[in-house]
Amino acid sequence: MMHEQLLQPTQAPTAVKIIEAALPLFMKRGYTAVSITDVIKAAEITKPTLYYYFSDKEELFVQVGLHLMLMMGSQLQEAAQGDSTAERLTSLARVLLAERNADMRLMRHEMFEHVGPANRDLLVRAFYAHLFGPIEAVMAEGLAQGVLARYPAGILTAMFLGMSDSFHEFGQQARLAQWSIATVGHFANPMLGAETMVDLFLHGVRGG
Amino acid sequence: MMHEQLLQPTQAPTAVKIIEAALPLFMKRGYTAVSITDVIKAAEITKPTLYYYFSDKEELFVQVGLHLMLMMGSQLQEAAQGDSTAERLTSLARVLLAERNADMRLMRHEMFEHVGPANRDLLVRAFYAHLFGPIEAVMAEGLAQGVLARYPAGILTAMFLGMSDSFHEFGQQARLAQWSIATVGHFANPMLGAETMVDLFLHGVRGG
DNA sequence: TGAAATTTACCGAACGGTAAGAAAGATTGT
DNA sequence: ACAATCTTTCTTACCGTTCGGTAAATTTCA
Repeated sequence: MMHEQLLQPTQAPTAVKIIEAALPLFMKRGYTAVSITDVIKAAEITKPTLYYYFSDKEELFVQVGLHLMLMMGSQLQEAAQGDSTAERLTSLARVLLAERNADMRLMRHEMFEHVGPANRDLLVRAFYAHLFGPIEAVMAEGLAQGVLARYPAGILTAMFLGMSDSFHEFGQQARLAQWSIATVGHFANPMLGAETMVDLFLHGVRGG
Repeated sequence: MMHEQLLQPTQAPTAVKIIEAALPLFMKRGYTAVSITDVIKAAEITKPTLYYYFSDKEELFVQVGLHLMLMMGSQLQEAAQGDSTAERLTSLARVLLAERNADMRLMRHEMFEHVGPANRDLLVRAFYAHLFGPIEAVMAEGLAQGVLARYPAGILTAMFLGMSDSFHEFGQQARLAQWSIATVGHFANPMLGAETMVDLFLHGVRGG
């Protein structure tokens, strides 16, 4: 599509290689902890080659962020095609909880902390366009159909994203079972999957 | 109390000054982005003074982390004294959403990313002892009373912590209102307060 | 032969960390 | 009471390393 072509101009293969090598590094360790040297080693290039394609570290990070959001955005768009609202939410949750998409929270923090105003604005727009937007659209339709209720779509979306962050974080910590007083043996990964998350999101946890 | 004395040995005033100066820096910017020079400037001391009290940057960070957890832990213990489970949860949420306690998520990440195994273990123990534990105890009692249901206390606690992280993150972003398609004008800070969080936690968001 | 892509070799600045000793207050001998 | 001593606390000046970034030359390919 012409419009997407404009948003994501054709990138040189080497530039893509660099971005894809830098992505997991930035996602795992954050902006400052990843050095340019780390990136060029991972991408198997030399430093001036990196600076041939990116003006400085910040621009590299911005491009990595945009790349990530476009990737996740297309996955979310696809996941939003389900039949019922519940199905769509479960598919969305599966995308958000996928290994490759984890740690978005850290990326969001680094974007606000280490990126200048102009580029930050670019990233914020991309975040709402590709990540927040599709989810919010599902929420809005759920509200219109009466399947969801009580809060505006934006709040529901923020909630949903936050839940996926925590599900991922605690789901990966086997340590938790070790220290949790009441859940030893029950706290396995499967219980923190997409279905549980949507169930919790829809029905809450009150008894009676 | 004698026991607490053991857990938190008397610290030299200068050491406390350094820790309290470093705390907001680490919480806002993370481990790597904060330099020793930043800390000594904030604490108004010189570098060798810092290294007189802390063997290296990692030990400083660990002490800062323990300090934070003890602070939040005592606040959480107090908040857990409410009459009903709902009241207790609201008080806990208020503590977690308080300005001073925000960004725990980033601290948790940095603990796992930049701290060696031994110290990491220390921090993980402190996390479960002072933060996770008190909340989980409230959840366990809620389950016993039938006010909560359907999931073990550990999962409920992870959920609750994750919700507070996202409420804080999105609550602080006025930008969100700007880009949210359906909630312009509705997405003010008050709506992302402790009461809303507990309501959402207990009752979910399904319609009908 | 000329533009695009990539390299070797290097730069100043900032990083975490330290050696050596000056202040400062408490402790001691007389 | 008073100076000498000792221990705790804190400073000036510096170290080797790594950081982000670049000048200039070379390879690659059309």
